[in-house]
Amino acid sequence: MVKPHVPGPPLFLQAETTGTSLWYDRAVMIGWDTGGRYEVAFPESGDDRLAEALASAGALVTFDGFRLDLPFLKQHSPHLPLPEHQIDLRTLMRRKYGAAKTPSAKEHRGERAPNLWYGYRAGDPGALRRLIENNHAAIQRLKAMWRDCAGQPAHQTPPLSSRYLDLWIAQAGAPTPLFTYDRLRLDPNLRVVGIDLTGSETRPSGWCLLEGARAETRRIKTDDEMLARIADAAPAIVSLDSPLSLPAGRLRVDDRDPTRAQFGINRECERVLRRRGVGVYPPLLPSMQALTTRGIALADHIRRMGFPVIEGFPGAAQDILGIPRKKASVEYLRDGLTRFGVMGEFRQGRVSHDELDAITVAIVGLFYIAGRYEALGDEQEGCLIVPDLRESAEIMIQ
DNA sequence: TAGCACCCCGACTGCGACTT
DNA sequence: AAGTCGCAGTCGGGGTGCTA
Repeated sequence: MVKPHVPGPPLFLQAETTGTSLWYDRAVMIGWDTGGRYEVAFPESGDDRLAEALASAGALVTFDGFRLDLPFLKQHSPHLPLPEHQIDLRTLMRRKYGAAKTPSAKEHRGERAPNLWYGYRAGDPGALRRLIENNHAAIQRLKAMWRDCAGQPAHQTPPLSSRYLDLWIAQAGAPTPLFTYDRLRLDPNLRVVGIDLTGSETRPSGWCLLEGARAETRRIKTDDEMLARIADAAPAIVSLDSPLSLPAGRLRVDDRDPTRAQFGINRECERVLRRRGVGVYPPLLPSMQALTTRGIALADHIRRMGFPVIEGFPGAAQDILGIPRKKASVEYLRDGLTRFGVMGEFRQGRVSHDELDAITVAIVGLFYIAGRYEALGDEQEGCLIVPDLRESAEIMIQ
């Protein structure tokens, strides 16, 4: 076994991020250890201790860092002086023990950092404490692997002291939302309908009528009831969470479509989101076909009634707005929407995740009306609308 | 180049809690 | 007794990016 050449003291590092998309997610906390001294920094609160530590490090040691930590650092903190020698222990572990005995990224990282970060943002300082403790523990594992794989010594790190924990938690500062409703400067009487559609009328869909910032939500099973409520509300736009078009070239939704092999089950908008690191489910998978069929028919009906319809995708919108997806926790999603500035009963009472996604997709309608959106895909297929947080001035510069 | 790990979400299932 | 509801867990196909 060849020992890695290390010209100076190794710096063990792990970044905690809000997700895996380089485009929309960001590193929220970075922990590192050099010479047995563990440190924490929060990139968003501006801090150059990490830069100093990196400048004097002989090598940068991570686990899975080639895939996760380093791209994030390079993308969002390009000024950081990364050491020339970078070692990903996941690769060394796999070489020594094989893939089966190497921890997966999940096993190594443990409790999901995005959940803890969103928990902290929702007002739970204990979640930030756990995030730091997990990061500290992960870095201890890093050092154990380093001793094992590289045959190099690593200084012992003392246990976390609560004094430092409290200090770091104070440094993280009060969390602020990435964007809020009032920045859209919309007519307070503007009405927008958002629907989180299911594949059949036997299962309730999420419904949201936004009037200004006030959301009224419910669950609705039938198309007829939705159409009646849309006619009643006369919204400026209806925003649907459902695929509203087929991949270019496809003739039908089902798998017997002779063009399936040639044109596939994804559209351009899904490919764009995936390239940006936002996971998307293919709209013509068997389990999605009923939804797509229903969405296309419903959108057609609403447009014939005279109301414009857009396709929104709550998951992508939540990623962009820095609001946790429902997968993280319904409570955190509710909190994220509250912090965005949505009012209404959903803040207090019981609310289902489909209603929260309906609120989110209605918010996509707000960004559309405000002209602050990106239309992903191509005109021929029909576009997926996602919020764009950039100011128009910034867009002009780019 | 084959083989993985990982990501997405609705549908479905089984289960317990609750209502009618 | 029957129905409804939420919750947690499982499943499934393709795309992507990385490693052996």
